[in-house]
Amino acid sequence: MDSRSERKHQAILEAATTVFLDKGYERTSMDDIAKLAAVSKQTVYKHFSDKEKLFAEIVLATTDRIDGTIDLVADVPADADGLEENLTKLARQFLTALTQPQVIQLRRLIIANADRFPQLGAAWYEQGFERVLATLTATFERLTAQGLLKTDDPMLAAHHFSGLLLWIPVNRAMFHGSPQHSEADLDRYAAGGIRAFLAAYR
Amino acid sequence: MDSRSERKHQAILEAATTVFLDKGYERTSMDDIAKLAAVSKQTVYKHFSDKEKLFAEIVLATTDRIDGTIDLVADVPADADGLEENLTKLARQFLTALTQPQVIQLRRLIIANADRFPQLGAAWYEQGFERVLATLTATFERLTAQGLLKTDDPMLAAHHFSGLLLWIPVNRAMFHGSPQHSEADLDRYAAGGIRAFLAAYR
DNA sequence: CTTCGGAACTAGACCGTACAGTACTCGTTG
DNA sequence: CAACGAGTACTGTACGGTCTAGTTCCGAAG
Repeated sequence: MDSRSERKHQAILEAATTVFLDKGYERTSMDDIAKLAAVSKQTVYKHFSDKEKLFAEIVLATTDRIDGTIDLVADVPADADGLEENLTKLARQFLTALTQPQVIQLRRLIIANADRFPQLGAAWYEQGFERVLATLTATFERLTAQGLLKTDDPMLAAHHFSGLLLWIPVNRAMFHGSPQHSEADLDRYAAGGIRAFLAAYR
Repeated sequence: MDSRSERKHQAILEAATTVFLDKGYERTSMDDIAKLAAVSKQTVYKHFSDKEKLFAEIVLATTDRIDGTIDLVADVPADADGLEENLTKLARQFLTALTQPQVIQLRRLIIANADRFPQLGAAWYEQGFERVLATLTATFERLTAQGLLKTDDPMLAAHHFSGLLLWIPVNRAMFHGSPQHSEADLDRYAAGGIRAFLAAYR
């Protein structure tokens, strides 16, 4: 189905995503969205009953986009010699993915509205965050079974992996308006994080 | 000085802090603040030229409250036998301090407005976040000099310490409206984090 | 202690603007 | 032609900030 109605619907979703990410929930007006979608306000209301519904829709839609990160985290080769290298590469890609301005803005948007829309924050945490952690946990279980890692508690190891890598750069990004990290920074975070991780879990 | 004017000023600051933390910047009206402070709107504007100034003031005022956490992190006894115990205790207190609902709400408030008030986010990051990290770095340098730890890069170790402990619980709290952590959860996070930390840095 | 004057405060009306959501008319597209 | 959509005017409300008219506090002078 690619009817006119479908196309409008899509245009509205995209426009809404852009504007909400850019200006946040409160400062985004339905007129802004209609204008950017090149659609009349009436049409917006034909497709989405009100502003809250539209917001919920676009936030939940973004949980799909996490699949790339999931794949990333699932595909670590079991290669004894290259383990550190492979994990560092994973770490590097993980960092790149999670410090994308769009991703940071999305995090900000959801966190900012976590008290107003608690079910949204919770849903995003479960379907985004925890899915990645679960996949990472499975990966560590596998690597442990293959004797490459020693993780008594693979879920805890997955938490630690993420924390070692992400705490500093993600927080920096969250508290600053514009991006803060050079490629070299990310390289250093990845290498340092993996060194500590392997010291603890190999 | 405890003049009437001073008292009103203080009442306004307190009321503003409460309401901003509760409802966020946009959804807080100056009438709300005036009402809670039991003060007329005119008086609010006599003390603070506009809403933005008032907001900036209350956010910057909170950076002072971090001193407790700084002290916490500075005072780790140099005791070879009890090192793990001492660090776990520190970790536990660190976790408790940073998962306080008020602290989480403040984080949310600042992050939510980091794009609208970039200088506020940056200031809070530097004067809050980085000051704690610097103190922790100094502590690890000291413990390394005393042969209790082995941190080539004490600043990186401080980053890792925080990340191991805080990534999961703080994120959980940020994405959910109300508190999520039992005492037992915090105990587990502290013990697990310190075990990994010592494996990497002892 | 009383009185007086000015500064600070109160209560609420008021202005301008922004915005969610609706209504209506006219054009366009399938 | 029939449904959909554009454009736009409109309604009701909320809010930042100002204004006015009267009230309370407080220190100093008599």
